[in-house]
Amino acid sequence: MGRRRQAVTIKHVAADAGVSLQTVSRVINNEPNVRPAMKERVQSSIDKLGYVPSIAAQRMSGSRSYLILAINDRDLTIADWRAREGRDWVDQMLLGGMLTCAEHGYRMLIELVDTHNDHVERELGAAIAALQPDGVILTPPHSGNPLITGLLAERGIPFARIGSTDPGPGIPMTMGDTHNARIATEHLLDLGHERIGFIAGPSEFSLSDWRIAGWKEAMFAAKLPTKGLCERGDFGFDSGLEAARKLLSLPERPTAIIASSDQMTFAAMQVAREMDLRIPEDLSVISFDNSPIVRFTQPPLTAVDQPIAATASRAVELLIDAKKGQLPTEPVRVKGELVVRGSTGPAPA
Amino acid sequence: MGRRRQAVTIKHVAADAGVSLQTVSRVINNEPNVRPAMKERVQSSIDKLGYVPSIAAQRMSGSRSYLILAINDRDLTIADWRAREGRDWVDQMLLGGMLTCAEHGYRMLIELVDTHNDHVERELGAAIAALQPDGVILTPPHSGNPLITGLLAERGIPFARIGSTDPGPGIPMTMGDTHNARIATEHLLDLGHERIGFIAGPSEFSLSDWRIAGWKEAMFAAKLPTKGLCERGDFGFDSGLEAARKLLSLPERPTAIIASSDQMTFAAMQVAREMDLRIPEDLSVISFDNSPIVRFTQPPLTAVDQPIAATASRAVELLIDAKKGQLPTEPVRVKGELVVRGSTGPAPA
DNA sequence: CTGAAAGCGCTAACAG
DNA sequence: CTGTTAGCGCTTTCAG
Repeated sequence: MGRRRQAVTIKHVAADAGVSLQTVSRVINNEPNVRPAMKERVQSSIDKLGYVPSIAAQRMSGSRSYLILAINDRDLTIADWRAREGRDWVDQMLLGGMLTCAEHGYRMLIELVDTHNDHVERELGAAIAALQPDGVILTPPHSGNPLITGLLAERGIPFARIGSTDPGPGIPMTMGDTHNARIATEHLLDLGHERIGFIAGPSEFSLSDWRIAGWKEAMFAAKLPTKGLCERGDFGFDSGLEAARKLLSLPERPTAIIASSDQMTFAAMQVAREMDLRIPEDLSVISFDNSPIVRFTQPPLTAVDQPIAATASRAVELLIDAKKGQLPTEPVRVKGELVVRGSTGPAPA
Repeated sequence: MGRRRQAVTIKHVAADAGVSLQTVSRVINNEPNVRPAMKERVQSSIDKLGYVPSIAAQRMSGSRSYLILAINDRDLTIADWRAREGRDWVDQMLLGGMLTCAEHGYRMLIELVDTHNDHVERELGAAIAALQPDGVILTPPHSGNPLITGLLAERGIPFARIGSTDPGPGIPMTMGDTHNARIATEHLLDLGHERIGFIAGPSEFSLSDWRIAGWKEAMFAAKLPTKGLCERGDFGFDSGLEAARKLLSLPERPTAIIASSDQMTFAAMQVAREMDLRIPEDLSVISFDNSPIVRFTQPPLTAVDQPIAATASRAVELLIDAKKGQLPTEPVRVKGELVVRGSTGPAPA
């Protein structure tokens, strides 16, 4: 089988159609200045021969690579994969990103990068040099890493920053955290709850505060107090236990709690059990993720669905458009929605 | 920002080190016939300039593309992603495949292909022409599709067939289904069970019968009967209900059931509940997957862990080695193991 | 509107 | 052991 070469190249098509390479190239890239008849003739040769351009060659001659890189945190991602606890962040990114890439003839490649490493720049730089992607999607915590955004900006590679609205290069995107927290709160309000506790994430994450803002907005609009009803955790189970204990020990106990992660929600449920509070009769809880496992708890959790797939899809579209020179500078918001299940109910009388 | 070009190329390195391009190329590819001193000099230029070869250019000049394609069934994969029921097959493939690729300077790219489509060949052919991968990993049901294996063989692209041991081109690989079924059965045997039912998958899947064989082997070795104790399902929940009802209505009711999928195991548990059988006191069950959700049932399921990550990792290694001309023709077996949780217990007295 | 020439970054083949 | 030469398949100039 020897050295593998392209089975059918642009030359074959050109010969078959009796035109120059250039004309074929123009047809492939859907460029103007080709007479319809000519275009059709070339296209039929392409179809007949089953020609598909080599992206390596396209990239070589200074054109696009048709590759979008989705960068995730190495340690977090591998930990999730190994833990097998059903977190499907990567799958959702693939679902949204890959399918949208495919629609445009692009491919999506996942790349794991270690943020906490001194070599971030080297690692990312190497990936970029090797792959020459046409666009990069950054997820937290990379989205806010100036080493990364700086490198990308410097090399002129369009990129999206999911979960970051800071000014600077790259397309800022959010999954509508403020909005999501608001609708979660409003759902509880509609059920008659008046004391609604909030377990937030750590302040290092911008989205933690965005969510608090959404909760406060809704409470404020309903003229309800929020003071003392917000505790912070670190997204993990133990921090959730502590926060929930504080909230549920308040003299005027909340009748509902919104927690900023599945783990913290599970923790709140455990504290409720310890205190003999039934869910949802005595306490309603809402989780701020919607990973697969929330359906398998007792009761299944009402949860904010983070629109990961939709966001990835949108990011890909924006990145592909970016070659035409237009990047939005206003943050792009893809809103999530509330999935109501059994963990929320009417406020106790 | 203009047309993006490689920041630092082999030319820069060659100039910096004062050698020819070829010598740099030899160093990059770790080829022989370079004096250590020379090699070191070149390497230090590479490090100094932060040079990373462009895989597009490498591929262009007839060398490797450093790309491995993992082909999954489009419909099944998208359905899993959308369902968000925690199936993490793709993640496990990435965990095993991507990390192993990374170790060797390769990347893994997921490609979804529709088996049931007339255009399989066109679809796959296009992906291959565009990407020129150095190797392809096929998963069921593609592994046994002669259109696909034929195309790959014809183009001389090394590939692994996971879940297929048929003769023919490509590296046949299994996840040790026979072995896995045997150890699951033996676990029950050790717990004193003598009537062990088996809910198999459809016969269209080779692995269904491999698993039956493992169960029978263990039963036979223990001189226990299997007649009438095996029912078939289609891996889905409803088929599991039917199979479980038959088994649990037997005059001599089995005290344990092994089912070939999570869904069929859930079905068996539901039938048990309907019949007021406690798990594991009255009935032990073992699932034949180990997807994340099996830990969240009541009780958590004892399950066979399919070594997806390990298999993908092995496949990548074999594929990378394949360029050296050596492909195993004997099926490569990567065995799974049993994860014991709460759904299995001593046989009832 | 179409074609010809030049070159992208790298490696294979062949010389020295 | 090292260097030179010729492309790989495609797109970008720049001429017609």
